[in-house]
Amino acid sequence: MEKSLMHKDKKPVAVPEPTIRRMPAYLTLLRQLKDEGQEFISAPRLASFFNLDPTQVVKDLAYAGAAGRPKVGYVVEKLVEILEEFLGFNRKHEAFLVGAGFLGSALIQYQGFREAGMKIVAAFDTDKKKIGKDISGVPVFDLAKFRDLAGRLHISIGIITTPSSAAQQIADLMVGWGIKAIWNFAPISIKVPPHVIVQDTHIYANLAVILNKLNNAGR
Amino acid sequence: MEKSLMHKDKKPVAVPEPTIRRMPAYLTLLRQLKDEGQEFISAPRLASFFNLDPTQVVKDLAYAGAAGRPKVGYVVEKLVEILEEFLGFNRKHEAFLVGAGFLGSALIQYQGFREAGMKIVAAFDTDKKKIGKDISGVPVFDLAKFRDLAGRLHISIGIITTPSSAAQQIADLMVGWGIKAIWNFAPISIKVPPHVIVQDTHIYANLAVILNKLNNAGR
DNA sequence: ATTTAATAAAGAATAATATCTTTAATAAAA
DNA sequence: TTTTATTAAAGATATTATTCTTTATTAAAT
Ligand SMILES: NC(=O)c1ccc[n+]([C@@H]2O[C@H](COP(=O)([O-])OP(=O)(O)OC[C@H]3O[C@@H](n4cnc5c(N)ncnc54)[C@H](O)[C@@H]3O)[C@@H](O)[C@H]2O)c1
Ligand SMILES: NC(=O)c1ccc[n+]([C@@H]2O[C@H](COP(=O)([O-])OP(=O)(O)OC[C@H]3O[C@@H](n4cnc5c(N)ncnc54)[C@H](O)[C@@H]3O)[C@@H](O)[C@H]2O)c1
Repeated sequence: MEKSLMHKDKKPVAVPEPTIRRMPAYLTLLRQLKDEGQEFISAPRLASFFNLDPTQVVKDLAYAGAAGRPKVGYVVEKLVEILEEFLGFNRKHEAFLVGAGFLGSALIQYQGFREAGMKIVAAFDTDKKKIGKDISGVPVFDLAKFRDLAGRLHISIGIITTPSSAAQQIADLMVGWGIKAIWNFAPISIKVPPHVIVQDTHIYANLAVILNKLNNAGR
Repeated sequence: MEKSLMHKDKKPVAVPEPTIRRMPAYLTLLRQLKDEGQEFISAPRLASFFNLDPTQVVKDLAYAGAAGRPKVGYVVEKLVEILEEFLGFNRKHEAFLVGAGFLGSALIQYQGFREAGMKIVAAFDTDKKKIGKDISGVPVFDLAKFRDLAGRLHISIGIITTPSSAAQQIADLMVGWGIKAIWNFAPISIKVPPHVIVQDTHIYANLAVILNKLNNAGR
Protein backbone atom coordinates (compact mmCIF):
# COMPACT_ATOMS: atom_id res chain seq x y z
CA MET A 1 0.00 0.00 0.00
CA GLU A 2 1.29 3.40 -0.97
CA LYS A 3 2.12 5.98 1.63
CA SER A 4 0.39 8.75 -0.30
CA LEU A 5 -3.15 9.86 0.40
CA MET A 6 -5.81 7.82 -1.30
CA HIS A 7 -8.81 9.11 -3.11
CA LYS A 8 -12.16 7.47 -2.38
CA ASP A 9 -11.94 5.43 -5.57
CA LYS A 10 -8.49 4.16 -4.59
CA LYS A 11 -6.50 6.06 -7.19
CA PRO A 12 -3.47 7.77 -5.67
CA VAL A 13 -3.99 11.50 -5.35
CA ALA A 14 -1.34 13.51 -7.17
CA VAL A 15 0.81 15.36 -4.67
CA PRO A 16 0.82 19.10 -5.44
CA GLU A 17 4.14 20.31 -6.79
CA PRO A 18 4.40 23.09 -4.20
CA THR A 19 4.18 20.39 -1.56
CA ILE A 20 6.96 18.38 -3.21
CA ARG A 21 9.11 21.50 -3.38
CA ARG A 22 8.66 22.26 0.32
CA MET A 23 9.40 18.75 1.52
CA PRO A 24 13.19 18.81 1.10
CA ALA A 25 13.34 21.91 3.25
CA TYR A 26 11.41 20.13 5.99
CA LEU A 27 13.72 17.17 5.65
CA THR A 28 16.89 19.23 5.89
CA LEU A 29 15.69 20.87 9.09
CA LEU A 30 14.42 17.60 10.54
CA ARG A 31 17.75 15.88 9.93
CA GLN A 32 19.38 18.69 11.84
CA LEU A 33 16.90 18.42 14.71
CA LYS A 34 17.49 14.69 14.76
CA ASP A 35 21.25 15.24 15.03
CA GLU A 36 20.60 17.62 17.91
CA GLY A 37 18.71 14.83 19.61
CA GLN A 38 15.27 16.42 19.43
CA GLU A 39 12.61 13.74 19.68
CA PHE A 40 9.36 15.51 18.76
CA ILE A 41 8.35 18.47 16.63
CA SER A 42 4.93 20.02 16.22
CA ALA A 43 3.58 21.36 12.95
CA PRO A 44 3.21 24.92 14.28
CA ARG A 45 6.85 24.95 15.33
CA LEU A 46 8.01 23.45 12.07
CA ALA A 47 5.91 26.03 10.23
CA SER A 48 7.52 28.88 12.12
CA PHE A 49 10.92 27.96 10.68
CA PHE A 50 9.63 28.56 7.20
CA ASN A 51 6.98 31.23 7.79
CA LEU A 52 4.31 28.86 6.64
CA ASP A 53 0.79 28.24 7.82
CA PRO A 54 0.76 25.33 10.32
CA THR A 55 -2.10 23.60 8.57
CA GLN A 56 -0.13 23.65 5.39
CA VAL A 57 2.69 21.79 7.06
CA VAL A 58 0.23 19.25 8.47
CA LYS A 59 -1.22 18.69 5.01
CA ASP A 60 2.18 18.44 3.35
CA LEU A 61 3.29 15.84 5.89
CA ALA A 62 0.02 13.95 5.47
CA TYR A 63 0.77 13.64 1.74
CA ALA A 64 3.97 11.83 2.67
CA GLY A 65 1.97 9.56 4.96
CA ALA A 66 3.11 11.04 8.26
CA ALA A 67 0.78 11.14 11.25
CA GLY A 68 1.26 13.20 14.37
CA ARG A 69 -0.15 13.01 17.86
CA PRO A 70 -2.15 15.83 19.46
CA LYS A 71 -0.27 17.77 22.11
CA VAL A 72 2.99 16.14 21.03
CA GLY A 73 3.52 16.52 17.33
CA TYR A 74 5.55 14.23 15.11
CA VAL A 75 8.41 11.90 15.99
CA VAL A 76 11.42 13.55 14.34
CA GLU A 77 13.24 10.34 13.53
CA LYS A 78 10.15 8.75 12.02
CA LEU A 79 9.44 11.88 10.02
CA VAL A 80 12.95 11.89 8.54
CA GLU A 81 12.48 8.29 7.43
CA ILE A 82 9.05 8.94 5.96
CA LEU A 83 10.20 11.98 4.01
CA GLU A 84 13.37 10.29 2.74
CA GLU A 85 11.31 7.35 1.58
CA PHE A 86 8.60 9.53 0.07
CA LEU A 87 11.04 11.81 -1.76
CA GLY A 88 13.14 8.89 -2.91
CA PHE A 89 16.23 10.35 -1.24
CA ASN A 90 17.28 6.92 -0.01
CA ARG A 91 17.19 5.25 -3.39
CA LYS A 92 20.09 5.89 -5.71
CA HIS A 93 19.63 7.28 -9.19
CA GLU A 94 22.72 7.57 -11.31
CA ALA A 95 23.29 10.61 -13.49
CA PHE A 96 25.42 11.75 -16.42
CA LEU A 97 26.40 15.39 -16.67
CA VAL A 98 27.25 17.13 -19.92
CA GLY A 99 29.23 20.38 -19.78
CA ALA A 100 31.97 20.18 -17.16
CA GLY A 101 32.45 23.95 -16.84
CA PHE A 102 32.05 26.10 -13.76
CA LEU A 103 28.51 25.15 -12.90
CA GLY A 104 28.95 21.55 -13.99
CA SER A 105 32.02 21.18 -11.76
CA ALA A 106 30.17 22.70 -8.84
CA LEU A 107 27.37 20.18 -9.25
CA ILE A 108 29.78 17.27 -9.69
CA GLN A 109 31.71 17.97 -6.50
CA TYR A 110 28.56 18.82 -4.52
CA GLN A 111 28.35 16.24 -1.76
CA GLY A 112 24.76 17.10 -0.90
CA PHE A 113 23.33 15.05 -3.75
CA ARG A 114 24.60 11.88 -2.10
CA GLU A 115 21.97 12.26 0.61
CA ALA A 116 19.35 13.21 -1.90
CA GLY A 117 19.09 10.17 -4.12
CA MET A 118 21.35 11.18 -7.00
CA LYS A 119 24.89 10.23 -7.88
CA ILE A 120 26.73 11.80 -10.81
CA VAL A 121 28.83 8.96 -12.22
CA ALA A 122 30.34 10.51 -15.32
CA ALA A 123 30.75 13.84 -17.08
CA PHE A 124 31.17 14.68 -20.77
CA ASP A 125 32.65 17.67 -22.50
CA THR A 126 34.02 18.73 -25.88
CA ASP A 127 36.88 20.79 -24.48
CA LYS A 128 40.24 18.97 -24.87
CA LYS A 129 41.52 20.66 -21.71
CA LYS A 130 38.79 19.05 -19.63
CA ILE A 131 38.64 15.62 -21.21
CA GLY A 132 40.59 12.95 -19.33
CA LYS A 133 40.65 14.88 -16.09
CA ASP A 134 38.51 13.96 -13.17
CA ILE A 135 36.52 16.15 -10.82
CA SER A 136 36.19 14.83 -7.27
CA GLY A 137 36.60 11.34 -8.63
CA VAL A 138 34.12 11.73 -11.47
CA PRO A 139 35.79 11.17 -14.87
CA VAL A 140 35.29 13.63 -17.71
CA PHE A 141 34.94 11.89 -21.07
CA ASP A 142 35.09 13.14 -24.63
CA LEU A 143 31.48 13.56 -25.66
CA ALA A 144 32.32 12.74 -29.29
CA LYS A 145 33.35 9.24 -28.26
CA PHE A 146 30.07 8.63 -26.51
CA ARG A 147 27.66 9.93 -29.10
CA ASP A 148 26.04 6.55 -29.56
CA LEU A 149 26.03 5.13 -26.07
CA ALA A 150 23.79 2.11 -26.22
CA GLY A 151 20.43 2.85 -24.66
CA ARG A 152 19.29 0.89 -21.63
CA LEU A 153 22.03 2.04 -19.36
CA HIS A 154 21.11 2.19 -15.72
CA ILE A 155 21.40 5.96 -15.88
CA SER A 156 18.12 7.69 -15.24
CA ILE A 157 19.08 11.36 -15.07
CA GLY A 158 20.92 13.59 -17.54
CA ILE A 159 22.18 16.96 -16.38
CA ILE A 160 22.81 19.73 -18.91
CA THR A 161 25.31 22.43 -17.97
CA THR A 162 26.51 23.44 -21.41
CA PRO A 163 25.96 26.83 -23.02
CA SER A 164 22.40 27.37 -24.29
CA SER A 165 23.51 26.96 -27.87
CA ALA A 166 24.35 23.30 -27.29
CA ALA A 167 21.57 22.41 -24.88
CA GLN A 168 18.95 21.16 -27.34
CA GLN A 169 21.38 18.93 -29.18
CA ILE A 170 22.62 17.50 -25.88
CA ALA A 171 19.03 16.87 -24.85
CA ASP A 172 18.40 14.99 -28.10
CA LEU A 173 21.50 12.92 -27.47
CA MET A 174 20.38 12.10 -23.94
CA VAL A 175 16.97 11.04 -25.19
CA GLY A 176 18.81 8.72 -27.56
CA TRP A 177 20.77 7.34 -24.62
CA GLY A 178 17.47 6.31 -23.07
CA ILE A 179 17.66 8.76 -20.21
CA LYS A 180 14.39 9.15 -18.31
CA ALA A 181 14.75 12.64 -16.87
CA ILE A 182 16.71 15.71 -17.92
CA TRP A 183 17.75 18.41 -15.49
CA ASN A 184 18.54 21.45 -17.58
CA PHE A 185 20.46 24.45 -16.24
CA ALA A 186 20.83 26.31 -19.54
CA PRO A 187 18.46 29.26 -19.75
CA ILE A 188 16.42 27.95 -22.64
CA SER A 189 13.48 25.58 -22.92
CA ILE A 190 14.41 22.26 -24.42
CA LYS A 191 12.00 20.02 -26.33
CA VAL A 192 11.81 16.31 -25.59
CA PRO A 193 9.35 13.49 -26.30
CA PRO A 194 6.45 13.26 -23.84
CA HIS A 195 7.85 10.23 -22.01
CA VAL A 196 10.95 12.14 -20.95
CA ILE A 197 10.78 14.22 -17.79
CA VAL A 198 12.31 17.69 -18.00
CA GLN A 199 13.14 20.01 -15.16
CA ASP A 200 14.40 23.42 -16.16
CA THR A 201 16.29 25.25 -13.44
CA HIS A 202 16.36 28.76 -14.79
CA ILE A 203 18.53 31.01 -12.70
CA TYR A 204 16.98 34.16 -14.15
CA ALA A 205 13.54 33.25 -12.83
CA ASN A 206 14.88 33.61 -9.30
CA LEU A 207 16.79 36.77 -10.11
CA ALA A 208 13.68 38.28 -11.70
CA VAL A 209 11.69 37.74 -8.51
CA ILE A 210 14.39 39.51 -6.50
CA LEU A 211 14.68 42.46 -8.88
CA ASN A 212 10.92 42.82 -9.06
CA LYS A 213 10.70 43.09 -5.29
CA LEU A 214 13.72 45.40 -5.14
CA ASN A 215 12.43 47.73 -7.79
CA ASN A 216 8.95 47.85 -6.30
CA ALA A 217 10.14 48.16 -2.71
CA GLY A 218 9.22 51.85 -2.52
CA ARG A 219 5.57 51.26 -3.28
CA MET B 1 2.59 56.24 -15.28
CA GLU B 2 3.58 52.71 -14.45
CA LYS B 3 3.74 50.11 -17.14
CA SER B 4 1.95 47.57 -14.98
CA LEU B 5 -1.76 46.92 -15.15
CA MET B 6 -3.88 49.29 -13.13
CA HIS B 7 -6.76 48.41 -10.92
CA LYS B 8 -9.92 50.47 -11.19
CA ASP B 9 -8.95 52.45 -8.11
CA LYS B 10 -5.55 53.24 -9.58
CA LYS B 11 -3.47 51.08 -7.26
CA PRO B 12 -0.96 49.00 -9.19
CA VAL B 13 -2.01 45.39 -9.44
CA ALA B 14 0.58 43.01 -8.03
CA VAL B 15 2.10 40.91 -10.79
CA PRO B 16 1.73 37.21 -10.00
CA GLU B 17 5.03 35.55 -9.14
CA PRO B 18 4.52 32.79 -11.72
CA THR B 19 4.28 35.52 -14.34
CA ILE B 20 7.51 37.13 -13.13
CA ARG B 21 9.23 33.75 -13.25
CA ARG B 22 8.16 33.11 -16.84
CA MET B 23 9.18 36.50 -18.16
CA PRO B 24 12.95 35.95 -18.28
CA ALA B 25 12.37 32.88 -20.43
CA TYR B 26 10.33 34.94 -22.86
CA LEU B 27 13.03 37.57 -22.87
CA THR B 28 15.84 35.12 -23.56
CA LEU B 29 13.98 33.70 -26.54
CA LEU B 30 12.95 37.13 -27.80
CA ARG B 31 16.54 38.39 -27.69
CA GLN B 32 17.51 35.42 -29.81
CA LEU B 33 14.69 36.04 -32.29
CA LYS B 34 15.75 39.68 -32.45
CA ASP B 35 19.32 38.65 -33.26
CA GLU B 36 17.97 36.40 -35.98
CA GLY B 37 16.22 39.43 -37.44
CA GLN B 38 12.67 38.32 -36.73
CA GLU B 39 10.39 41.32 -36.60
CA PHE B 40 7.11 39.98 -35.20
CA ILE B 41 6.02 37.15 -32.94
CA SER B 42 2.52 36.04 -32.03
CA ALA B 43 1.49 34.85 -28.59
CA PRO B 44 0.48 31.39 -29.85
CA ARG B 45 3.88 30.90 -31.42
CA LEU B 46 5.69 32.19 -28.36
CA ALA B 47 3.55 29.89 -26.23
CA SER B 48 4.49 26.86 -28.33
CA PHE B 49 8.14 27.31 -27.39
CA PHE B 50 7.30 26.83 -23.74
CA ASN B 51 4.28 24.54 -23.94
CA LEU B 52 2.13 27.22 -22.42
CA ASP B 53 -1.41 28.31 -23.10
CA PRO B 54 -1.41 31.23 -25.58
CA THR B 55 -3.76 33.31 -23.45
CA GLN B 56 -1.36 32.95 -20.58
CA VAL B 57 1.39 34.46 -22.66
CA VAL B 58 -0.89 37.32 -23.69
CA LYS B 59 -1.75 38.01 -20.07
CA ASP B 60 1.85 37.78 -18.92
CA LEU B 61 2.93 40.25 -21.58
CA ALA B 62 0.02 42.55 -20.71
CA TYR B 63 1.34 42.72 -17.15
CA ALA B 64 4.59 44.10 -18.53
CA GLY B 65 2.59 46.66 -20.50
CA ALA B 66 3.04 45.08 -23.93
CA ALA B 67 0.31 45.34 -26.54
CA GLY B 68 0.07 43.26 -29.67
CA ARG B 69 -1.75 43.70 -32.97
CA PRO B 70 -4.31 41.18 -34.25
CA LYS B 71 -3.09 39.10 -37.18
CA VAL B 72 0.47 40.27 -36.54
CA GLY B 73 1.45 39.74 -32.95
CA TYR B 74 4.04 41.69 -31.05
CA VAL B 75 7.03 43.64 -32.35
CA VAL B 76 10.00 41.59 -31.16
CA GLU B 77 12.33 44.53 -30.63
CA LYS B 78 9.72 46.48 -28.70
CA LEU B 79 8.90 43.44 -26.59
CA VAL B 80 12.54 42.95 -25.64
CA GLU B 81 12.72 46.57 -24.50
CA ILE B 82 9.48 46.36 -22.55
CA LEU B 83 10.48 43.15 -20.77
CA GLU B 84 14.00 44.39 -19.98
CA GLU B 85 12.54 47.56 -18.55
CA PHE B 86 9.81 45.74 -16.66
CA LEU B 87 12.16 43.13 -15.19
CA GLY B 88 14.77 45.72 -14.37
CA PHE B 89 17.37 43.91 -16.47
CA ASN B 90 18.67 47.17 -17.89
CA ARG B 91 19.28 48.81 -14.54
CA LYS B 92 22.39 47.76 -12.68
CA HIS B 93 22.26 46.41 -9.16
CA GLU B 94 25.56 45.70 -7.49
CA ALA B 95 26.02 42.59 -5.39
CA PHE B 96 28.37 41.15 -2.78
CA LEU B 97 28.88 37.41 -2.65
CA VAL B 98 29.96 35.54 0.48
CA GLY B 99 31.44 32.07 0.08
CA ALA B 100 33.79 31.93 -2.90
CA GLY B 101 33.72 28.15 -3.26
CA PHE B 102 32.59 26.10 -6.22
CA LEU B 103 29.12 27.49 -6.57
CA GLY B 104 30.18 31.00 -5.61
CA SER B 105 32.93 30.98 -8.24
CA ALA B 106 30.50 29.74 -10.86
CA LEU B 107 28.14 32.61 -10.08
CA ILE B 108 30.96 35.17 -10.02
CA GLN B 109 32.31 34.26 -13.44
CA TYR B 110 28.83 33.85 -14.94
CA GLN B 111 28.56 36.45 -17.66
CA GLY B 112 24.81 36.08 -18.01
CA PHE B 113 24.07 38.28 -15.01
CA ARG B 114 25.52 41.27 -16.85
CA GLU B 115 22.48 41.26 -19.13
CA ALA B 116 20.16 40.64 -16.26
CA GLY B 117 20.60 43.66 -14.07
CA MET B 118 23.11 42.36 -11.55
CA LYS B 119 26.84 42.82 -11.18
CA ILE B 120 28.85 40.99 -8.53
CA VAL B 121 31.49 43.50 -7.46
CA ALA B 122 33.20 41.73 -4.58
CA ALA B 123 33.40 38.38 -2.87
CA PHE B 124 34.24 37.45 0.71
CA ASP B 125 35.55 34.27 2.26
CA THR B 126 37.25 33.02 5.40
CA ASP B 127 39.58 30.60 3.63
CA LYS B 128 43.17 31.94 3.49
CA LYS B 129 43.74 30.14 0.21
CA LYS B 130 40.97 32.11 -1.47
CA ILE B 131 41.51 35.52 0.09
CA GLY B 132 43.51 37.93 -2.07
CA LYS B 133 42.84 36.02 -5.27
CA ASP B 134 40.45 37.26 -7.86
CA ILE B 135 37.88 35.38 -9.88
CA SER B 136 37.21 36.78 -13.35
CA GLY B 137 38.29 40.17 -12.11
CA VAL B 138 36.21 40.06 -8.94
CA PRO B 139 38.40 40.36 -5.82
CA VAL B 140 38.00 37.96 -2.90
CA PHE B 141 38.37 39.71 0.45
CA ASP B 142 38.85 38.43 3.96
CA LEU B 143 35.41 38.48 5.51
CA ALA B 144 36.85 39.14 8.95
CA LYS B 145 38.19 42.49 7.77
CA PHE B 146 34.80 43.54 6.47
CA ARG B 147 32.61 42.56 9.40
CA ASP B 148 31.51 46.11 10.03
CA LEU B 149 31.21 47.56 6.57
CA ALA B 150 29.44 50.87 6.95
CA GLY B 151 25.80 50.57 5.89
CA ARG B 152 24.55 52.73 3.08
CA LEU B 153 26.77 51.21 0.47
CA HIS B 154 25.30 51.20 -2.98
CA ILE B 155 25.13 47.43 -2.81
CA SER B 156 21.59 46.16 -2.95
CA ILE B 157 22.03 42.39 -3.22
CA GLY B 158 23.87 39.92 -1.02
CA ILE B 159 24.50 36.40 -2.31
CA ILE B 160 25.10 33.57 0.14
CA THR B 161 27.06 30.55 -1.12
CA THR B 162 28.61 29.38 2.12
CA PRO B 163 27.86 26.08 3.83
CA SER B 164 24.48 25.99 5.58
CA SER B 165 26.13 26.21 8.98
CA ALA B 166 27.36 29.75 8.24
CA ALA B 167 24.39 31.01 6.24
CA GLN B 168 22.35 32.58 9.04
CA GLN B 169 25.29 34.45 10.49
CA ILE B 170 26.22 35.75 7.05
CA ALA B 171 22.63 36.85 6.53
CA ASP B 172 22.73 38.76 9.82
CA LEU B 173 25.96 40.40 8.73
CA MET B 174 24.46 41.40 5.39
CA VAL B 175 21.44 42.89 7.10
CA GLY B 176 23.89 44.93 9.15
CA TRP B 177 25.59 46.06 5.96
CA GLY B 178 22.27 47.53 4.86
CA ILE B 179 21.71 45.10 2.05
CA LYS B 180 18.18 45.16 0.64
CA ALA B 181 17.86 41.67 -0.80
CA ILE B 182 19.52 38.36 -0.01
CA TRP B 183 19.83 35.57 -2.54
CA ASN B 184 20.50 32.43 -0.54
CA PHE B 185 21.80 29.22 -2.12
CA ALA B 186 22.38 27.30 1.11
CA PRO B 187 19.71 24.69 1.67
CA ILE B 188 18.29 26.23 4.82
CA SER B 189 15.77 28.96 5.50
CA ILE B 190 17.33 32.11 6.81
CA LYS B 191 15.54 34.64 9.03
CA VAL B 192 15.73 38.35 8.30
CA PRO B 193 13.80 41.46 9.33
CA PRO B 194 10.64 42.08 7.30
CA HIS B 195 12.13 44.92 5.25
CA VAL B 196 14.79 42.63 3.79
CA ILE B 197 13.89 40.62 0.70
CA VAL B 198 14.96 36.98 0.71
CA GLN B 199 15.05 34.61 -2.20
CA ASP B 200 15.98 31.06 -1.35
CA THR B 201 17.20 29.01 -4.29
CA HIS B 202 16.99 25.50 -2.95
CA ILE B 203 18.53 23.00 -5.29
CA TYR B 204 16.78 20.07 -3.59
CA ALA B 205 13.35 21.45 -4.42
CA ASN B 206 14.11 20.94 -8.10
CA LEU B 207 15.68 17.55 -7.53
CA ALA B 208 12.67 16.45 -5.49
CA VAL B 209 10.33 17.26 -8.38
CA ILE B 210 12.45 15.17 -10.74
CA LEU B 211 12.69 12.20 -8.39
CA ASN B 212 8.98 12.33 -7.66
CA LYS B 213 8.19 12.12 -11.36
CA LEU B 214 10.83 9.44 -11.92
CA ASN B 215 9.66 7.27 -9.08
CA ASN B 216 6.01 7.62 -10.04
CA ALA B 217 6.60 7.17 -13.77
CA GLY B 218 5.22 3.62 -13.76
CA ARG B 219 1.83 4.64 -12.43
C1' DA C 1 -15.66 46.27 -51.09
C1' DT C 2 -16.49 41.99 -48.78
C1' DT C 3 -15.18 37.97 -46.64
C1' DT C 4 -12.11 35.12 -44.18
C1' DA C 5 -8.64 33.79 -40.92
C1' DA C 6 -5.66 34.94 -37.30
C1' DT C 7 -5.12 37.15 -33.45
C1' DA C 8 -5.17 40.18 -29.01
C1' DA C 9 -7.90 41.33 -25.31
C1' DA C 10 -11.39 40.99 -21.95
C1' DG C 11 -14.19 38.27 -19.26
C1' DA C 12 -16.04 33.87 -17.31
C1' DA C 13 -15.27 29.41 -15.72
C1' DT C 14 -12.39 26.08 -13.83
C1' DA C 15 -8.72 24.23 -11.30
C1' DA C 16 -5.18 24.45 -7.99
C1' DT C 17 -3.48 26.05 -3.76
C1' DA C 18 -3.57 28.16 0.66
C1' DT C 19 -5.95 29.60 4.67
C1' DC C 20 -9.50 29.49 8.01
C1' DT C 21 -12.83 26.87 10.94
C1' DT C 22 -14.39 23.13 13.40
C1' DT C 23 -13.81 18.79 15.61
C1' DA C 24 -11.57 15.25 18.10
C1' DA C 25 -7.67 13.51 20.45
C1' DT C 26 -4.64 13.67 24.25
C1' DA C 27 -1.18 15.16 27.49
C1' DA C 28 -0.56 18.04 31.30
C1' DA C 29 -2.45 20.90 34.95
C1' DA C 30 -5.81 21.79 38.38
C1' DT D 1 -11.12 13.02 37.95
C1' DT D 2 -12.04 17.06 35.65
C1' DT D 3 -10.51 20.84 33.21
C1' DT D 4 -7.57 23.19 30.18
C1' DA D 5 -4.41 23.90 26.51
C1' DT D 6 -2.39 22.19 22.55
C1' DT D 7 -2.48 20.00 18.63
C1' DA D 8 -3.55 16.96 14.36
C1' DA D 9 -6.94 16.14 11.14
C1' DA D 10 -10.80 16.99 8.33
C1' DG D 11 -13.67 20.02 6.11
C1' DA D 12 -15.11 24.54 4.34
C1' DT D 13 -13.88 28.77 2.40
C1' DA D 14 -11.04 32.02 0.12
C1' DT D 15 -7.53 33.19 -2.86
C1' DT D 16 -4.76 32.71 -6.76
C1' DA D 17 -3.61 30.98 -11.19
C1' DT D 18 -4.80 28.82 -15.41
C1' DT D 19 -7.70 27.70 -19.09
C1' DC D 20 -11.76 28.37 -21.79
C1' DT D 21 -15.08 31.45 -24.21
C1' DT D 22 -16.47 35.39 -26.43
C1' DT D 23 -15.68 39.64 -28.72
C1' DA D 24 -13.33 42.92 -31.43
C1' DT D 25 -9.58 44.08 -34.42
C1' DT D 26 -7.04 43.84 -38.45
C1' DA D 27 -4.39 42.02 -42.38
C1' DA D 28 -4.84 39.32 -46.24
C1' DA D 29 -7.59 36.89 -49.63
C1' DT D 30 -11.52 36.93 -52.51
N1 LIG E 1 27.70 29.64 -13.89
C1 LIG E 1 26.56 29.77 -13.25
O1 LIG E 1 26.50 30.19 -12.11
C2 LIG E 1 25.30 29.39 -13.92
C3 LIG E 1 24.14 29.52 -13.21
C4 LIG E 1 22.96 29.12 -13.82
C5 LIG E 1 22.98 28.63 -15.09
N2 LIG E 1 24.11 28.52 -15.77
C6 LIG E 1 24.09 27.95 -17.12
O2 LIG E 1 24.83 26.76 -17.10
C7 LIG E 1 25.50 26.60 -18.31
C8 LIG E 1 26.99 26.49 -18.07
O3 LIG E 1 27.46 27.65 -17.43
P1 LIG E 1 28.97 27.76 -16.95
O4 LIG E 1 29.12 29.06 -16.29
O5 LIG E 1 29.35 26.53 -16.21
O6 LIG E 1 29.73 27.80 -18.36
P2 LIG E 1 31.15 27.18 -18.73
O7 LIG E 1 31.55 27.79 -20.01
O8 LIG E 1 32.06 27.26 -17.58
O9 LIG E 1 30.83 25.63 -18.96
C9 LIG E 1 30.26 25.13 -20.11
C10 LIG E 1 30.94 23.82 -20.44
O10 LIG E 1 30.24 23.18 -21.50
C11 LIG E 1 31.21 22.67 -22.42
N3 LIG E 1 30.56 22.54 -23.71
C12 LIG E 1 30.31 23.49 -24.63
N4 LIG E 1 29.68 22.96 -25.69
C13 LIG E 1 29.53 21.65 -25.42
C14 LIG E 1 28.96 20.58 -26.14
N5 LIG E 1 28.38 20.76 -27.32
N6 LIG E 1 29.00 19.36 -25.58
C15 LIG E 1 29.56 19.17 -24.38
N7 LIG E 1 30.10 20.14 -23.65
C16 LIG E 1 30.09 21.37 -24.18
C17 LIG E 1 32.34 23.65 -22.38
O11 LIG E 1 33.52 23.06 -22.84
C18 LIG E 1 32.38 23.99 -20.90
O12 LIG E 1 33.21 23.11 -20.20
C19 LIG E 1 25.15 27.79 -19.17
O13 LIG E 1 24.07 27.46 -20.00
C20 LIG E 1 24.72 28.81 -18.16
O14 LIG E 1 23.81 29.73 -18.71
C21 LIG E 1 25.30 28.88 -15.20
N1 LIG F 1 27.90 23.14 -5.43
C1 LIG F 1 26.66 23.18 -5.88
O1 LIG F 1 26.37 22.76 -7.01
C2 LIG F 1 25.57 23.71 -5.05
C3 LIG F 1 24.31 23.73 -5.57
C4 LIG F 1 23.29 24.26 -4.81
C5 LIG F 1 23.55 24.75 -3.55
N2 LIG F 1 24.78 24.69 -3.04
C6 LIG F 1 25.03 25.26 -1.72
O2 LIG F 1 25.90 26.34 -1.87
C7 LIG F 1 26.77 26.41 -0.77
C8 LIG F 1 28.20 26.31 -1.22
O3 LIG F 1 28.41 25.11 -1.91
P1 LIG F 1 29.81 24.82 -2.59
O4 LIG F 1 29.68 23.50 -3.25
O5 LIG F 1 30.24 25.99 -3.39
O6 LIG F 1 30.75 24.67 -1.30
P2 LIG F 1 32.28 25.10 -1.15
O7 LIG F 1 32.78 24.45 0.08
O8 LIG F 1 32.99 24.92 -2.42
O9 LIG F 1 32.20 26.66 -0.89
C9 LIG F 1 31.86 27.23 0.33
C10 LIG F 1 32.77 28.44 0.56
O10 LIG F 1 32.31 29.17 1.69
C11 LIG F 1 33.46 29.53 2.44
N3 LIG F 1 33.03 29.74 3.82
C12 LIG F 1 32.81 28.82 4.78
N4 LIG F 1 32.39 29.42 5.90
C13 LIG F 1 32.39 30.73 5.66
C14 LIG F 1 32.07 31.87 6.44
N5 LIG F 1 31.64 31.76 7.69
N6 LIG F 1 32.16 33.08 5.86
C15 LIG F 1 32.57 33.20 4.60
N7 LIG F 1 32.89 32.17 3.80
C16 LIG F 1 32.79 30.95 4.34
C17 LIG F 1 34.43 28.40 2.26
O11 LIG F 1 35.75 28.84 2.54
C18 LIG F 1 34.22 28.07 0.81
O12 LIG F 1 35.04 28.85 -0.03
C19 LIG F 1 26.38 25.26 0.16
O13 LIG F 1 25.47 25.73 1.12
C20 LIG F 1 25.68 24.31 -0.77
O14 LIG F 1 24.74 23.53 -0.10
C21 LIG F 1 25.81 24.21 -3.78
